[in-house]
Amino acid sequence: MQRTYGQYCGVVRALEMVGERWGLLIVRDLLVGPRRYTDLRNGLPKIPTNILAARLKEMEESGVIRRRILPRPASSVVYELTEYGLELESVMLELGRWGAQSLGELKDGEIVTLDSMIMALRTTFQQSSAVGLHLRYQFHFGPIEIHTVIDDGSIEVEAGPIDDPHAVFHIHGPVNLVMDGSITAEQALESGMLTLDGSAEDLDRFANLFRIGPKSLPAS
Amino acid sequence: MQRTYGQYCGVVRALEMVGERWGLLIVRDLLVGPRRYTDLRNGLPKIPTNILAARLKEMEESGVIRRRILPRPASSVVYELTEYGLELESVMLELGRWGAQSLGELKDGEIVTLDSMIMALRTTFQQSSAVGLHLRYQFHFGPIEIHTVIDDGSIEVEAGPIDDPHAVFHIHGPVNLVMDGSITAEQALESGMLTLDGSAEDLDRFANLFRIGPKSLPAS
DNA sequence: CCGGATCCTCGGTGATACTG
DNA sequence: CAGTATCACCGAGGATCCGG
Repeated sequence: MQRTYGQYCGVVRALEMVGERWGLLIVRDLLVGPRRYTDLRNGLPKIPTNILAARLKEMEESGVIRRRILPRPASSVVYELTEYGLELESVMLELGRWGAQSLGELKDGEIVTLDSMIMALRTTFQQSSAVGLHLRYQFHFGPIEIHTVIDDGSIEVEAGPIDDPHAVFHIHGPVNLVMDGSITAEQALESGMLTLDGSAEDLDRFANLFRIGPKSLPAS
Repeated sequence: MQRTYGQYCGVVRALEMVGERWGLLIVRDLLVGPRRYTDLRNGLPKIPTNILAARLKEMEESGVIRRRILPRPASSVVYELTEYGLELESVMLELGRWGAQSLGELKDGEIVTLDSMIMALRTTFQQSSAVGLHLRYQFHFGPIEIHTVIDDGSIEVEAGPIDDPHAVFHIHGPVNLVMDGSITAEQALESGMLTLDGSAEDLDRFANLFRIGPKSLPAS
């Protein structure tokens, strides 16, 4: 590795390992699960392929991720986080929560990907609101299908449908406005940005289970 | 801002605000306290001055930091974190702890700065080992002088000396080897990388109060 | 001395094409 | 599918300069 910061410091080492451009976004997607090269490309549509290859190589060398060849007959290549790389999860969740407060409006050309959506739900999950709850929810957002299993303070969020969900949410707009308190869940429902196959109780639960902030907002 | 990642995602927003090269290191130093332009330059010797100016401007626009002119007669310019920027502290502490596990040997040309040292002590502080303790420690590392006030689970680390410390540590080598468990505090003392003006009890306390890991290590 | 702005070079990034 | 190769370009690196 070249391009160093020239300091003997934990933060510097971390940035040298995962702080290069696109690095943490690759980690974000791998936190959802092992991914093939092409999966990563699809989840990060704007990443140049040579950059993706370079980052994967660098992060493999520094022990953050691992390149693994699946047993036959699949024989395909997957990338996954090492145990060390997995320890970045709490950092990513906090960073995502911090940044989510500045999401604002959907800017031109911006997309929402499956993996980022999964991480967003994990990020904003409020453990304290989930004690004693045992729920299976399903979400639809365009072509994206996600389900979550809430089990007394713990949560699992993954791609795909789930059997016999307690409620199904269809997202048509910036539902993060509900999570950061800009609008109420009822307003989201009225405005049509959210439709629901479930009870009013589920709507309230959703608004309490997934939250951004309340934090101080940037000046701009 | 241009150069975007093209995704509507909290992590992406965070990286767009503080993820550019040198960004988080500026935040690291500002977490220690307000700093003048020249202070930041001295704390980040390898940063090009135009990059520092550019990052400061970008982070000011996104509401992470604030440019303030001190009241007369000082009238000097200082940069400081906004309330929003301050919320990055927990992210930085975790990131530093994660990266510190890969510190390894001091590489050629690498330096240790005052601010990074202060953040390192904050990063590695083990709250649980400090309950019931009320201590004032002082550290010397070359020209760097730091003191810390431990007060029943909480810690303050700052530059400069302190009156009537319970112990004074003189660091001459990679004392992080003690914190990550590679060697014992006694071995550090014997090898001369650490000298102590205090009791053996203080040595043990030091080893317990400031810890890296134990975590899984990178493959390399 | 402080707080930058300016200029120039170089290498990493971005975009695209190509290959085993 | 999993990358490598090529090339234009712009941001990082490094030095100098400048106004207060």
